[in-house]
Amino acid sequence: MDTILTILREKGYKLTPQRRAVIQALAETGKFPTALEVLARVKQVAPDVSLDTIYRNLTLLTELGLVHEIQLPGRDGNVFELTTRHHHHLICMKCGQAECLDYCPVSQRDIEKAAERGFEILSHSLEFYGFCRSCRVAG
Amino acid sequence: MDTILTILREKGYKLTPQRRAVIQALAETGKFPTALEVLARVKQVAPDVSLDTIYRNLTLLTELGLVHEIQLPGRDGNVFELTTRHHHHLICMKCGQAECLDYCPVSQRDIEKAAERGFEILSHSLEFYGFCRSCRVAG
DNA sequence: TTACCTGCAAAGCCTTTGCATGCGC
DNA sequence: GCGCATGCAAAGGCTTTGCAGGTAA
Repeated sequence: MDTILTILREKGYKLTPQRRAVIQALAETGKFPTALEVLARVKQVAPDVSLDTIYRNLTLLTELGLVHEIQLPGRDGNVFELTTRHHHHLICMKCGQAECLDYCPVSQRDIEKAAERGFEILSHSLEFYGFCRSCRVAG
Repeated sequence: MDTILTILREKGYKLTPQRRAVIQALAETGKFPTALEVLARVKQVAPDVSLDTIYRNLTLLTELGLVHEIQLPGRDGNVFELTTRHHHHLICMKCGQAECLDYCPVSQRDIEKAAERGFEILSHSLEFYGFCRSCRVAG
């Protein structure tokens, strides 16, 4: 969080209360919120923020590479998460929630092999789909 | 293509010219078209089709598991491809085009390991991002 | 003070839906 | 003839943009 604030400051962006609140909301929430869910959380601190501001800040943070935006099936709109270290997700097809997989099964060799035909690979995404423990129990 | 038509027929769906044209468009195009691009291609055969019909058919085919819908960065709207055998993609971050990777680097062991915490894994997606050969040359 | 940021409102854009007509089967 | 499918039009829903006032630095 402090790192993010420093980066923003260095790039000449202002640290408004709304912007801080967006970052804090992303940092504190355990799940992957939509823009609307970020808004709800930010409103607890700053009731007057608008959804536009949420979007503008999420877009800015995404462009700076500080936030990841992903599309999850079964949820309205894309979800956002702070960029931490490289990891992947287990995505529940019933409730739409995502869990983090804290390691990466894709090896450097896999990447080199995939790049054989002249493609320059810079990153990758890997998501597993299925049913989370709760939804399995619930049937 | 014939397989798809058979499946549709067996499920009681009608094989209208528009529906055939959508499937044919997906089968013939080398890339991953958006709904609008499918429309453009279908219009060459049936100029009067509407975008609604394209969406309705793409949605139907997706629900039946015959078509895959994916979100690619840098393109307007999601793109579609016929479901063939399991594979992954190399996605160019500049031109938005995708190439197929005809094998899967994710092993059964990787999947079992990812499922250790009680998640039931049914499928996964893996996409590599970077720059395609053409865009690398173009700078 | 200056450049960035925010709120409000409206527009954009992709996608979905309602309804009457049309057409496979 | 029945029931799904299509076209048209309009609405939905998420996201973006224009603009004037506000604020961090």
